[in-house]
Parts: sequence; C-alpha cells; structure tokens
Amino acid sequence: MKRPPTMKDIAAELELSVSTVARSLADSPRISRETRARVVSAAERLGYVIDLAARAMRSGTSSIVGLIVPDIRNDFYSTAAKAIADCCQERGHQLVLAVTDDDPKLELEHLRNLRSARALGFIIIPSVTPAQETLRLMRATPHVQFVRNCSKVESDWFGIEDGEAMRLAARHLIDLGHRRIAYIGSTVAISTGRDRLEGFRRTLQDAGIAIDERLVKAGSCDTEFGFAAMQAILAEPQPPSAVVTAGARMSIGAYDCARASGVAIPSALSFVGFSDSPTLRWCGAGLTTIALPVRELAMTATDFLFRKTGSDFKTGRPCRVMLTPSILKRGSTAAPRRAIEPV
Amino acid sequence: MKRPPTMKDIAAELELSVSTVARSLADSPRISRETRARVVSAAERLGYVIDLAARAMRSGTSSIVGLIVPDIRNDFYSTAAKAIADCCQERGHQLVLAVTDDDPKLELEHLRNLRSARALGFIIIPSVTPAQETLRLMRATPHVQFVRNCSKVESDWFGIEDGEAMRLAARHLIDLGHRRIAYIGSTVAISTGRDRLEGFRRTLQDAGIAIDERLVKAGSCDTEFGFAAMQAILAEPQPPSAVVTAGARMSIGAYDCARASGVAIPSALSFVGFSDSPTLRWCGAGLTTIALPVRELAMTATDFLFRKTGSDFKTGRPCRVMLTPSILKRGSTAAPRRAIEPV
DNA sequence: ACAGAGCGCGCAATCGATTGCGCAATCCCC
DNA sequence: GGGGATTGCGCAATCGATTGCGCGCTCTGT
Repeated sequence: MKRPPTMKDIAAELELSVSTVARSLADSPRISRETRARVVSAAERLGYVIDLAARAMRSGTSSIVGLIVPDIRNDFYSTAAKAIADCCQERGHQLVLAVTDDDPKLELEHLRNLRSARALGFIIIPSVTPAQETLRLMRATPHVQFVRNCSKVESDWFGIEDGEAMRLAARHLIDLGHRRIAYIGSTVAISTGRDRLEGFRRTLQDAGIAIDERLVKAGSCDTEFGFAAMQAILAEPQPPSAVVTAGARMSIGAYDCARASGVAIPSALSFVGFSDSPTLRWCGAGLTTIALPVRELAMTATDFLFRKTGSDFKTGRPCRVMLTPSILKRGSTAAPRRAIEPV
Repeated sequence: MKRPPTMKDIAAELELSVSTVARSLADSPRISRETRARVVSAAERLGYVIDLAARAMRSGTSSIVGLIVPDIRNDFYSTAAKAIADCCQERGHQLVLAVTDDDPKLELEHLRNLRSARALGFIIIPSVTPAQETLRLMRATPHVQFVRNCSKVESDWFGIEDGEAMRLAARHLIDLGHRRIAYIGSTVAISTGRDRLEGFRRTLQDAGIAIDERLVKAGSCDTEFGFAAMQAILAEPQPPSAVVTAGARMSIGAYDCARASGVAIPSALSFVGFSDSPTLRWCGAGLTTIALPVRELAMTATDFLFRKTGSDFKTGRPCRVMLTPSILKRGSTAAPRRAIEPV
C-alpha cells in the first residue's frame, strides 16, 4: 500500500536533480551516457514506475482508450474487445471497458467519464438513439465508430458490408430453391439494421421473388426479440421454408424458439444464423451462418484511432472502411421439401 | 479537441477563487448556499467535468479498477466482466480491461501498468504460473483473486465450490448407472483444476468405483486440449460410457471432438459440460452442464474490493467466499446402454 | 593564454484539484 | 458597545512529471 517511488526518490538517491532524472528516463540527448545509466539502474532497483496521472496532467491527455459497447457477453463484441485490448497492450495504452446495455443514459455517462479521464480517444458502437449531449461529446473527442454508424456525427466508421452479408444469406437460400424466406433482424433505427434489411430486400427482388411483409421482422437487438419474432413467423398461416437472421443475439433467440417449437431444421425450415462462435458449430448439424471478420476490423479500427491521435495525422474527410463478410455453409440449411418454382 | 474547462475557468467566470469553486463542488459546509448554487450552475453551463488525472495525482490513487482475465471471449469471464463493469459504473469507477491469454509476461506487464495508473485495486484471475514480481505487485496493491486462487499470495478469494461442482456431475452420472467415467479438466497447477479433479476422484471413490487413470486428462485450459483429450479417450480400448468436463473452453473442444468423431450423445456417451451460456442449450437435445453463479460471485467480489479500498475497512484474515454451483440436467446425459453392475 | 563554443545539469514554472491556515466581516451575548 | 465566536472566502502549498531557460565547466582554435 506504500506509494511507489517517484523521480524525486531516484534524484535523492543519486544526489541529482529531478530534471536530470526525468531527462535520463526520457532518453534526452542532453544527458551524459554515464548519468543516464546510473539513473536507469537506480530506477529499476527502486521499482520505479511512471505516474500516469502526473503525466496525463502535464500533457493534458491520458493514455486511456475507451471501448463503448452495448454488450460484452455478445461473442461478436468480446472478440472485438480482445483484438482492441491486444492493440492497446502493444502500444502501452489502458483500455477502459464501458458497457451500455444500449441505454443512452449509460452511454452518456460513460462518455462523460472518459472525458473526465481525459481519454486519448475511444471506439464506440453507438447505441440506438444517442442523447444530444452524447453527440456533442463525440464531436469533441477523437474516436471511431465501430460496426454501427450513427450518421449524426461525422466520424470515421469501421463496419462490415451489411447489405452484402444479407445478400450472401439470401442468395444461398435462393440457390437451394427457397422462395418463401423470412427475415429477423434488428431495428432499422440503426445503420446496420437498415443496411441488412435493404440487402435482403434487394436480393430477393433481384431474384424476382416477392416479399411477404408479414415475414419481415425488425425490432430490438436482443435474444427475446429473436424468440418472439420466430414465434410470430411460425404462427403464420403460410410459414416460410427458410429464415435469415441479421443479428447475433436475435439469431440465438430465433433458433432457440424454432427448436423449442419442434420445428425440424433443416428439413422443415432452413436457418441462417449470424456471426460465428465455437459453440455455434454444435447446433444440430452445425449452423449455417454469416461470419464476420471481426478481429481484422477491430484491429484496423484501433490502429486508425492511434494514427489519428498521433501528431502527424492530417485530418481529411471521414474515413470509411467496410470489410466483407462470408457465409459458412453448414447443416442448418438445405433445399426445401418441395422446391417451389419461381414465380 | 479543445480542453474541457477547469475550475479556474469557473472561478474566472464568477470572479471567485479556485478554492471556493472546489469547495462548492465538493459540497463543503464552509460555503454559503448562494455561492454554491452559482458555482454549480456555472459548472453545468460551461460543461465542466472533473479532471480525474489531477484528482488522482493529488490523492495518490486513481479511481481505476483493473480486471485481469485470461480470456474475455470465454463466456464465463465475459459474464463476470459485465457484472464487474456494472458495479464499477455504479460507483463511478473506470474499469480497465487487461487480457493475459494466461501468459505470465503479459500478466506482469498489465500489473505494472495498473501500478503506473495508481489503480485503486484490481480483480485478478491469476495465470497458471505468475512471475515472482507479479506476486510482489499483488501484495503491494489491494485486490481480490477471482475463481482461481494462487496460494502464494494471501489474498481474499472469491471462488466456486469446485469439488462440489464435480461431485454434482459425477453423482449425476453415477445415479444414471454409469461406472466408467472419464474426466477432462484443466491442469492441477491451478487451484480450480486441483479441486475439481479432487472432487471427481472423491465422488467416485465414495461410490466404490475404481478410477481408470487412462481416462483422466488434466492439461491446459483451452479448446484444443479438450479436443485432444477427448480424442485420446475415444481411442482407448475400453472407452468410457460418460465424460465429465471441468472447464468451459475444454468442454467445448471435447464436445466438438465427440461430435466430429460421430459418437452418439447421449446414447453412446453421456456428456457433462461446464459453465453455461445461451448457445449451450442448442447442442443436440441440450447440454447437461454445471452452472456457476458467476454474476453473483463477481458482484460480491467487486463489492468486497470496494469495501476493502474504503477507509473504514479493518484488515483481518483473508476473506474466502465460495459459492455453490448447480447442475442443469438436459439432453446430453442418459443411462448407459447396458447398465454395468457396481464392482 | 584567452574568447567563444558546446556540453551537462539544475531552477523554477506548469498542469488541475485539494486543503490547512488565515483574514475579514458579521454576529451574539452580556 | 465591546470582545469572542462564527461564517465565508482567499492564499499558497502540494501531488509528480515535464521543459524552457540559464549557469558553470570543459574544450577548441588561434
């Protein structure tokens, strides 16, 4: 519990001034080789570690990087968190984890905290409806938006080709012979929800398939919604032969509901999940799913944030990076029982 | 990017001294009601937020809490992280996430960083073989050990009844009629690995069942080991009729291997998983698994850490809290094909 | 041998919040 | 009405690292 030694302690030990100690540890050229060596050795011996608070105060900004996520239990975000943590660790930054539960109030509070901590910058998956002040704070601090994009703030955005993801899913089902395909996704209030649904619609349209709006469910991002949506879809007089999901959590809920309802997958219903994790391979004969290059995306975003906060950064138009998802074809999709001829 | 306003700005605005501003915001009784109100309103108007670095410097300790985990993608740890993040958020602390990958070097580096940041304390799931300096740093900072216990440091420890967990698993299988039961767990170099194996052994012994050491696999904590261990077990001339796993990651790997090998679960092999997550319910007819009260445990541990760092804390003997796991009986366990009579 | 150049190091201010001490004004009571 | 008590606020130091400036010493060239 005793305080770690400071530069003052080292200076006293060696009968030097604090300035000299500071310059030695900073590798300043104005210090003789010998003195530097003595200082470095004494620092090590005494167990000196720099006081980040003092440095932050002096420099006006800390080495803290914020990560603002709706849900850390979500495999998608925890994978991203791991990648981001790795990047931060490499560069000697502290990663502050802020979980919002998609609650704008919590989100704002976390943003305020990060501002209090004079965070160097942050990576944010914006909540569905950020508060006004949240937007202001975002504009006032270097940051990147991750996956979701809140267009009310002009920021750099690192996302996935959401439309393409759904095109892959829908195309796969269409190729298998499905014509009546349901969609369960997140609200169109978020960019990702909008783009995914858009991609789904377009693909079906391009294939000349009419969309039954009763089979299109877009709502909240949680497991419960997925469950309820699937329930509603199964209760339709003319249930679909396939379902596409467009969100990791709701995908889980939807699949859970289908299983609980005794629907045979894939013989009675083909199911395309969203996002990937080791456990998903277990579902029945494995889950056909949309895989996202999460780690790559997260590392790209973090690197960019660091470059941006660096001194040599020229600010230009907001950067926009989109990585392409892929589809993992496994056992939860198959041709429909009776292939229906295209209309 | 412009600096947030400071107390000095507020003081200038109101033609007061910085001291008065500070005392007003700190709700000191030595300030008139009117002045306090003016200060508070000006602070709000200017968008003042306290500079945590300055406060940390003055007080000698920041409001940062460290969370040192081997793997944030593990559902067990991410659930704990969520609970801990919630606690921190409630109390206005920043949670710094440090992922070690069970690498002692990374672990040490993170500990050094937290010391640099003058962290208030930390919650650590110790790596398998912490470095000497890691132990020293642990002793020098308030912390609690979570789940795993490194007995080389006398700390407060919040864990689960590991022996009891395995007793539940083994007992369940024995009651179903199994007599040849394999064990796949983590290395006995960690406390949890030791205690779990111990619990497994004792339960079988108590039931008068001899243990075939060829069916006992204890190794690293990862998915790969689980896979390999299961492979080895299935290759035995006399394979078991049931398997108990004692770790979330290796449980996944083991199950994966069994499936890949075409072993029918539960008819040819009963399988007890470890830890729980929404997706686990999907495996075949659902996975029988050991459920751990993660959230409760994490919140208890965090609360304790806060109490410990508080001023009114009387230090006594290290605290030791053990919560009890439960077993979720689902579809991956059943009676063996031919019940074997007890020896 | 002397002036100027260059090297090595210390002084002191700074960042923002906090706090012990002190000063002035008002108040109370007898 | 006067002395002590109380109230309301400012001064200045402090935490630890960083940095512009300057001082003294050594070295070099002529």
